[in-house]
Amino acid sequence: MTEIHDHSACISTAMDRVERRCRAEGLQLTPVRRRVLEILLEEHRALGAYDILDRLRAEGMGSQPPVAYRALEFLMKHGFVHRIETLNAFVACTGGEIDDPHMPAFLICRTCRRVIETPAENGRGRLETAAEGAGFAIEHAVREAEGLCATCRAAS
Amino acid sequence: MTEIHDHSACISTAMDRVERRCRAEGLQLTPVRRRVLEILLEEHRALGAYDILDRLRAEGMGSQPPVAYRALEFLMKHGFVHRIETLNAFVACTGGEIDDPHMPAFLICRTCRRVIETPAENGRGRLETAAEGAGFAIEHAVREAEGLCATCRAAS
DNA sequence: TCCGTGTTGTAACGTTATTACATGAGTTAC
DNA sequence: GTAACTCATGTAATAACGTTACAACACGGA
Repeated sequence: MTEIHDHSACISTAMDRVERRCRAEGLQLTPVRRRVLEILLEEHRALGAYDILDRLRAEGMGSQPPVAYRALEFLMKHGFVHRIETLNAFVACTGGEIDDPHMPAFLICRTCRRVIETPAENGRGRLETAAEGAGFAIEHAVREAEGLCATCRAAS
Repeated sequence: MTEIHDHSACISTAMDRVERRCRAEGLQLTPVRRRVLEILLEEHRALGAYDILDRLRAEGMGSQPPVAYRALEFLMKHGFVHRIETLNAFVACTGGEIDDPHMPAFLICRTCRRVIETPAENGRGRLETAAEGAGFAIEHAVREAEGLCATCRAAS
């Protein structure tokens, strides 16, 4: 995997940010939770819960689905990880706003399976516009697009 | 279920439109496919593939998952039915644009489970804006919001 | 020390979706 | 007419994704 950026630095920066926030809020970043986050940061793409579970198993950290799902639930609850609905998979948050709840949009490449998290915008999108018209109160929004990323487009 | 609109008329209008389009394009609206579409129109909400399969089974129209999934695949391919990713479920298309490929947004009520399909807009949404900036070519977009519909909000 | 809360371990199960292969119905080509 | 082809269906088995339920353990107060 040729990386444009310094991947290990990218990981440690993200981990630092998460650790700081956990200390600040008294959240327990236990070994399993920390390891799941690291795995997702290392891969830098969407992984299924069972992919993660396989890695945990290989490292002797729990072998049953709830172990992975519980860690993911914790990480998602606090915005460190996002769920990609169209893939039934999970990615580490790469938005700058790990310290803020946000409703990001994702661009998912169908060939390299990388996921680009786009920065949150506060303006009204289509969903908000439609919701207003219908008197609908949005609690959670999913915005995901599948297609070809710039790199894969160039390669084809 | 108290309906505000004339439900049977709504169903037959939708069926007519689908039939016309199938004739026009030489698509085979077979008994199973037709029945699956009718079931979704009758319910007027998102149904899981196995819910649909149960109904088919009860009517003697096939009992194995592929029967339902194949019919849904056909109906989705031609825009008669949409998949709701956040529910792993399916709804009949209620947009006026059954004759046009469209990328609708959905408002999903978490209490009554109704799904509001919003009319397609052709403007740039967040996803398009983000994609442009990243050189990403969108092939399919998913926009779904969960929350409370106007009726359920009023009731609480 | 006892209780309450939160985390983990484990087995079993439930739900959603796909693969693989066989059969049948209709169409076209020769 | 029949062989070859395409498209739709029937069926069994399996894969992939996710949850429930309960036991055990650790830690911080009252």
